[in-house]
Amino acid sequence: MLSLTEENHLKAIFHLSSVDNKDVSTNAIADSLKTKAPSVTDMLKRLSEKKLVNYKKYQGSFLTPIGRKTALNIIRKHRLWEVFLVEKLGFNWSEVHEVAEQLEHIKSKKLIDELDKFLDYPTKDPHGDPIPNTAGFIKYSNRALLSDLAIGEKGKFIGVKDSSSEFLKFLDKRKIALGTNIQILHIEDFDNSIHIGLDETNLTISVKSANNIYVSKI
Amino acid sequence: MLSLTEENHLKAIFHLSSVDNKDVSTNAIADSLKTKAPSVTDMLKRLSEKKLVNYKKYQGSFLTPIGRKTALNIIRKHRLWEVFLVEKLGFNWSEVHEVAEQLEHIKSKKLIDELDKFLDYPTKDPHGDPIPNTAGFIKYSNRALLSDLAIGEKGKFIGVKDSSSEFLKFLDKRKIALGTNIQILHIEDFDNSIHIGLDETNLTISVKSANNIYVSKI
DNA sequence: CATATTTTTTAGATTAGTCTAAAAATATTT
DNA sequence: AAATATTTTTAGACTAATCTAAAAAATATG
Repeated sequence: MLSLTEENHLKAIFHLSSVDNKDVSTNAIADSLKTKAPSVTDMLKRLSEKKLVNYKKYQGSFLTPIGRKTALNIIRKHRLWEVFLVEKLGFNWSEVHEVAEQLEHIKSKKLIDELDKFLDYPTKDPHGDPIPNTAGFIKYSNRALLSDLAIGEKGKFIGVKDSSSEFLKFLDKRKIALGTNIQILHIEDFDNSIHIGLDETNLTISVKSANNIYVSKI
Repeated sequence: MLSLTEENHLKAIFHLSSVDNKDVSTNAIADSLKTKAPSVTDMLKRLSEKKLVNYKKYQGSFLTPIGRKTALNIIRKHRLWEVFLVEKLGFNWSEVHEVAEQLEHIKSKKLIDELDKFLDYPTKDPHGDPIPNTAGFIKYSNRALLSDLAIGEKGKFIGVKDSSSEFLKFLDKRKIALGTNIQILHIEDFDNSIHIGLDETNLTISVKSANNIYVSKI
């Protein structure tokens, strides 16, 4: 039985290593969990002891297969709860993260199986992220960053990279929701800001924003 | 912000004092939380410091008005989650307690308000216990123990006193569910066991069982 | 490549929660 | 009401999780 802190460390390592598939540094984990490096070192030793993490002093760490499966199970719970909050309780997609961070640690296999069924086996969370299955298998769909499309290309908005509530509210304000079609109309020479065409309107967004928007090319 | 342990102590004091409305002894709390008396003493000092409990050395303790309201809020969450588990996820009433014990500690006012709405503002949990409102007001309905009915009297089964899963499964097996009408047919001289008439069948139960069944007289 | 900088670990302290054993207070019994 | 039993608290130790400060290792730089 893992503690809340142990679970959070596994999740952090998973997310950090999924970016570039390399060993995760102690400081990166500390930053991501808003804790300090010595606390992380202690935890890495514990998790290594439990065979959930491969840890070599000064060399960074990565998840063992069991650690990875455990992390994916927590992520599965997190994302299913997010679907519940949006679909059933009427939360906005920018409000669900904090609550799901708590709910993901509830321990009951039956609860999560039944929740999955109740939600009709969703495959994506409200931010477009894939929901791992019980076996810890996760299927990433083909996707590109909006910033990688060429002028004239079209994509369907299918997810966000940075799901901070600030960015989600930014999208809400501009009526950019999952499923919206986006076309690159023009890229400004001066600051690389991007003119995009939506289903009904046109507008301009920054490179940074375009870098956080996943689309499937059409 | 209260810790899980603090919340559990408040709940225990509430439940123990609601039996006879007297000060709760340190050992009673320890037993109910399956911990030891010294741990409870420590916690009583902490909760007293926080003005949630009135504690006098060697004299037992009781909740302050704020402590009571806090306890009732936790109980509200517990019972709403139980309704969710039974009504929406298809749990049996004998399976919900352990999971609700975890869910009751999730901190989000919006979550519980929306859950309440989603469940259509239930007033009773799956065991017939009343659900406190947001203000911490709890309404007990008129009820009698089945064991207090006289021969010939009838009651509608509206709740259980002991909601241990063993007792709930015992009732399931005998098809005694909330709403079932029960009539006292006969009381055995020998061991006081009670013949009862249900909607469709008759059967015999012990005094101990009858002592755990709440009815509203018809 | 020796030195400086950064990263990571160790050492040691702190808090919350827990326990056992012993002391103190209260309650019971003869 | 004195002796006995029970209950409760205190004392002191332990674990998990956290931190700061200092030491050690790895990396970058001139």
